[in-house]
Amino acid sequence: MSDLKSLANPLFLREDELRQGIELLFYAYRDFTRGPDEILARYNFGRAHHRALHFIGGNPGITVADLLGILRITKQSLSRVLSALIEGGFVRQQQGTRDRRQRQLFLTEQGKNLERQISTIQQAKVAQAYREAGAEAVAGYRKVLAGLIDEPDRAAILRAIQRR
Amino acid sequence: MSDLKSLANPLFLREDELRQGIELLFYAYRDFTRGPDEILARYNFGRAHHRALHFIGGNPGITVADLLGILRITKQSLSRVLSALIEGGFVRQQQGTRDRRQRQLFLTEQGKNLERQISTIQQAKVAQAYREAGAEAVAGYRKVLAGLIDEPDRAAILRAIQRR
DNA sequence: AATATATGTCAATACTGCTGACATATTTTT
DNA sequence: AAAAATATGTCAGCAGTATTGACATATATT
Repeated sequence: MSDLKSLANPLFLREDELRQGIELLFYAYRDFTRGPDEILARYNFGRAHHRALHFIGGNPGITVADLLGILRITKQSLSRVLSALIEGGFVRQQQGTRDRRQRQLFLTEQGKNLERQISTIQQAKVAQAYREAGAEAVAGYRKVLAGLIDEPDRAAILRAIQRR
Repeated sequence: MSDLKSLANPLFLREDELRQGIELLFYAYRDFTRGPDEILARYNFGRAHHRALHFIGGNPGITVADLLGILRITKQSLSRVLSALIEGGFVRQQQGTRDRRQRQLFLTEQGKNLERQISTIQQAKVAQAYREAGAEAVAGYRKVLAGLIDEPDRAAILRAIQRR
């Protein structure tokens, strides 16, 4: 029966298969964010704080506007998160050198510590999954996920990600 | 330089590569949920409603407890969402036949319509990504995502997903 | 000098999630 | 039959994340 279905559409585009692909993404995301959530709760932080920490950590000196573009939330939503991180001493701002209207964002030492603590957990999880799946599967994983990113910024994101 | 790094760790376990894997998941999830969000907003529903619709649609007659297990939220959180869906005529409950304490959940015709409307968008997105990436990449995508699902229910989820 | 841009902030609102407590119906165990 | 466990529902209260719209300030560009 599975054979029949596969023959009917060898490109994995049957509704069942697509549903599987959707659900796998849901489950993986659900569990992937669990570890960090627990650590963040100690500081009364949530996922939004984590995302800010992550992207500031990965892009020291990023401007508020660029961070908003990555997170795709409103200025007001980020504002609260950023204020909390700054007040807690995890992030610091610095007036832009080229454009003094900008506020460039950096992690403090404390911020780096927290970010590292969280990312270590996630990296361990990904490393484990990568190891089990093998290099070829990893390439496929990246290819499909990249395809799920909306144009027009897919190209920019891939460039940014691979620049490192 | 990339050559050097790759040689140093042929298993793609360098921190940079792990970060890429993490960020791809973030971006893909971010964009993947955008389409549905727009439709749901028309009904004053959010992602939680969508998830309930999705899993009730895929598992007609599912019990509240089983749905809670999938979504990993509390009874009270689901309660609000479920009440709204029932009140809006998208979901109906039915006393369990084997165990009459249970409330089995089903989509109404209206619920099926909404669910189909949303899932069509997501399936189109996944189908597009699958097509671009190719069958081999799809296998890798699934393998890695499956590896990101926490034990002990990874096996159960894979079984449930592939049973269809 | 006028306009545009980058950022910040205020108020109001809504969705999603949590904990803890308590209630009811039903099933299982003793 | 009585006691215990289970499945579900509900109440009150709280917190995190996100929204829109309006307005303010500093700086840069035209």
